[in-house]
Amino acid sequence: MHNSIVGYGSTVTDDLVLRRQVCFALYAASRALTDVYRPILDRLGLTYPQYLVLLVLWERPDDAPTVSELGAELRLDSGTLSPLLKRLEAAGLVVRQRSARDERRVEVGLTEQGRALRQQVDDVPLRIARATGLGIAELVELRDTLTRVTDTIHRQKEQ
Amino acid sequence: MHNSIVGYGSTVTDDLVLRRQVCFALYAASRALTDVYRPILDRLGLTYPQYLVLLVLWERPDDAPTVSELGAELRLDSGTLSPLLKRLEAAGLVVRQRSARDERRVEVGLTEQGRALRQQVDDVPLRIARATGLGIAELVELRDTLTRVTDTIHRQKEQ
DNA sequence: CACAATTGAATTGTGCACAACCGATCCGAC
DNA sequence: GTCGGATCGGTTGTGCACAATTCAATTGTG
Repeated sequence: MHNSIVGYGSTVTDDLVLRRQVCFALYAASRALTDVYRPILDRLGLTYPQYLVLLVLWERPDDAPTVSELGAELRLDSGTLSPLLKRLEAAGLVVRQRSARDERRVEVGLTEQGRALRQQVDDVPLRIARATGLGIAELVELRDTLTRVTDTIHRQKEQ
Repeated sequence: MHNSIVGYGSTVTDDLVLRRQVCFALYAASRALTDVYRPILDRLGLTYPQYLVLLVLWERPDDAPTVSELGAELRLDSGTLSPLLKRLEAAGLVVRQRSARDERRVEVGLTEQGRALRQQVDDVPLRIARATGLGIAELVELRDTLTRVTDTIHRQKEQ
């Protein structure tokens, strides 16, 4: 039973083999892709999570989402985002300011420099996609499957 | 062009949308799955990467691989593994000892307690697989696609 | 044998990632 | 208006993850 993952007709020994676990494949692939990003983003002075935050901000240039709205999009909490946003602010790419209506909220907006950076990452998605060695159809299917998994897990957690 | 990922027939604006990037899907799914593991492994006093190290050791109970061999399997370097292995040793699950033939090498072996822990994780893969909401065929396909991506990336890096 | 180059692990420093906790602000019921 | 609970962001502490460096042990070469 070479393809067993969860014990259907295989021994327990088989199931615990590292290479057969989806979870390890996911964990390793995620770090491998980050490795592809690293040299590209290094030249921009960005880390991968910082790049993701900028992606959200570039999506809605006039919005200035709050920290928790960013967290909802990226599924990251304030313990991760607060210091990350401070570094982006120190780099001159974003501004953080308390909301006038609700002093608890902190709105995160792009600076001119942050807006301008967008031009320099236009070709990044294509370069990353090439590095995976997958075709368009496979990439789309992979993305949709992964998104489904993530959504399933988070839906279960809310209940 | 709703499914565009890398610019085939879509505008640049589309390509940079967060939800359309495979990389974010991968990153989010990996963290979501780690969230599923957390409560399960917490009761065993393990973190997810520690669990992965044990998986490798359980695969070859009489082998006592070196730190670098562990790193090759898991694609982690000594900067990550050294402190992690120290914690596993402090927990009484593994032993580290310098190789007799080559004093530079450190061999990592299981203790009785580490061996015994294996019985308590037998059902973990099944529980994780269920949490994904995917069927067996989908899981196998997902795993194989991800493994292919990881291997492609690492092959490119060696050249 | 000598010694330069390589290898293996550990250490240091930076940046996530998350749990747990804190303080300030807001909101609703009274 | 006020008080209790909820919300929001920040801080602290722990544990990866990786680059860069260090140092000891080993290997290759003359």
